[in-house]
Amino acid sequence: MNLEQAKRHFVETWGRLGAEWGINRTMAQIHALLLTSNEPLSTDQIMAELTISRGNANMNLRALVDWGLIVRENRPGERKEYFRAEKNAWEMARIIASQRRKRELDPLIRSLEALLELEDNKKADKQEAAAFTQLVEGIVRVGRQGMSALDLVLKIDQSSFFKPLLRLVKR
Amino acid sequence: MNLEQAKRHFVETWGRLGAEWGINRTMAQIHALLLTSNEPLSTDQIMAELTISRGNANMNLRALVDWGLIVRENRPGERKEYFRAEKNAWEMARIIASQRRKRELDPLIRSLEALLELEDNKKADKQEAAAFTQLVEGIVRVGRQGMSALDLVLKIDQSSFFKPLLRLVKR
DNA sequence: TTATATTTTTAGTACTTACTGAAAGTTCGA
DNA sequence: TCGAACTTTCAGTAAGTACTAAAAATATAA
Repeated sequence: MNLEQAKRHFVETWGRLGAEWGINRTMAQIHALLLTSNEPLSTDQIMAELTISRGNANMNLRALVDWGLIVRENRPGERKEYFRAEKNAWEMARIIASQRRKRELDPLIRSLEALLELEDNKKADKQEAAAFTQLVEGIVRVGRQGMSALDLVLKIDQSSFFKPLLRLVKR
Repeated sequence: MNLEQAKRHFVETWGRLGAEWGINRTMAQIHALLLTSNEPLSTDQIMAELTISRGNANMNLRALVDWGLIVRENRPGERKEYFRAEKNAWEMARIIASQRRKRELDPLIRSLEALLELEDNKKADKQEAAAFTQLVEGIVRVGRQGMSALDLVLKIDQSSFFKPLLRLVKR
């Protein structure tokens, strides 16, 4: 496999991954394309490379900027906007994790917590209500700890203090 | 909010979450319904509760059994099959995490690793190829460590040895 | 066995989401 | 301040996914 093929393959793989995890395919592909490119690319170059429309490119580029995964870049004397991707894998992971958490996990947990405030007045319900509360509490707890763990992992690579911990986990 | 409302709300929330993370809505809703139910439910009860068709119910119930999130149950003298959900939140998380990892993360990483075997013969490509390799290696490394970390987290609640670690991360 | 209760499969349809093409809007140099 | 270069928005459409209804298959009690 040569470099060009490998890059194409990467774009495809990354796109598929995105789709599987609820990020749209094109957004992931644009991201992959920018990841594999040495220089920043313009909207037109991206459109050509992935054969997508201007509108589509624009939408997804904006979303990526929004997420903080890519940045706009301007060249002196040119109006066209170029885009460049953050290429450090850990930084990427951190961004993606924290964005998804902010957008999806936090609201979920808040929503579940609201459920815990049910009035279990009726005596008949008592036992059933207890079971339900226990279920929801369990899920909230797992959610919280999962998030904490995520934070930990994302710190490990940076921090030499946490690094030794990794040994404990390596299979 | 009374218990019934809370349960309905839970089913809806869980469904939404599923959709956001690439699991189909109905499957998540059926799961939620079984989670909130004290007794096992039959296909017909599930159909009625969620107003979905038999085919849909059947398909998604099978998928849930396949994942190991629910189990079939038979009552003596009855042909109807009943379903019961695993209700321990940690166990659920463990199952979901390991299934998704097996189905999606593992193949991804294998696919990316294949990319690392590119023939960087052309001298012109040398530097570019190195950059690309570095990118992919980084991603693979993050993927691996992420998975290890997941394993760790899922052990924490069970193991009193790991428990103190969590304090280090709490916001 | 056979009749019947139940589950499974599937072809077609409905729903949802993503994408296009074109029009409208914006920015900036001349 | 005008017009070219470029970006953004959006209504309509296409593609993808999930769902239904009904037929086929299977299992069990009699």
